[in-house]
Amino acid sequence: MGLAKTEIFSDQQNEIASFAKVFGHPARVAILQHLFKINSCVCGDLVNEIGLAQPTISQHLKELKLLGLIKGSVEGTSVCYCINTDKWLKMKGVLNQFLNQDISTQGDCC
Amino acid sequence: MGLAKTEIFSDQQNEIASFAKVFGHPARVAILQHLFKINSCVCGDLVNEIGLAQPTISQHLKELKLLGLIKGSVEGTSVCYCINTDKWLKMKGVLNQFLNQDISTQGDCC
DNA sequence: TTTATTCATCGTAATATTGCAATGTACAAA
DNA sequence: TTTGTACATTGCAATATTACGATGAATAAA
Repeated sequence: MGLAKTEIFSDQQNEIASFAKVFGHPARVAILQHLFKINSCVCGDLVNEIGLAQPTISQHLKELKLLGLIKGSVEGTSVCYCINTDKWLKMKGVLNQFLNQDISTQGDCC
Repeated sequence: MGLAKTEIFSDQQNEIASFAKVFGHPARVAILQHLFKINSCVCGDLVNEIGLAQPTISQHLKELKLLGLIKGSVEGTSVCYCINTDKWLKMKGVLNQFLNQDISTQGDCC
């Protein structure tokens, strides 16, 4: 199949999975880290920065954009990308809630 | 290809991606949430709980185990699973560092 | 207008993922 | 020993993902 049965899970579970999946690839992690590092738009040098072919980078950017984590704007011949702060914070909230589930009540039992 | 070029990324980037990938599927999110919810080992009822076929659940459990997020122990005919607290905390640290990158310095620029 | 640059899209190949039926394995109960 | 239960593994089909060459579209420079 290769097709996740999303309909049997809650919206929350699917949302967590979607956010996690998007940086479940090192190239997208690297892209996001670079955007934070330079702390502004990145216009053009992502292909050199990451080290994958241009169509590959373009595809990863598309996925990040589709989820809303980054925004792009055309700037002459190049395109500038930056973090979408609102969405990033939303994601942070969703994932932190998942990561911070209470594990203090007891120790491992097996 | 379908094969990520992990060798061109840092260990840290690959680690973030690995952790994220493992709960980039709603079934694994549901499994982990259930383990937290009952706050002890789960022995057997995961198939009923999640709603996927037994081999499918078994496969997802295997991936969670491979990364070390859960531990399993044989208990008679059934097998009990629980969260591996140490690994979970480690993952939390790694992912929080990624999620908490500084976004305060400036607003969106495109 | 021609040329160069930048990026997106298309097409394709290789591999991974998801899901399940069938089957195997290990243990417990009868 | 036989039967049943619980789970893992195997094998397979369908789909998704990753990567890149080739090409297209848009703009800037010459």
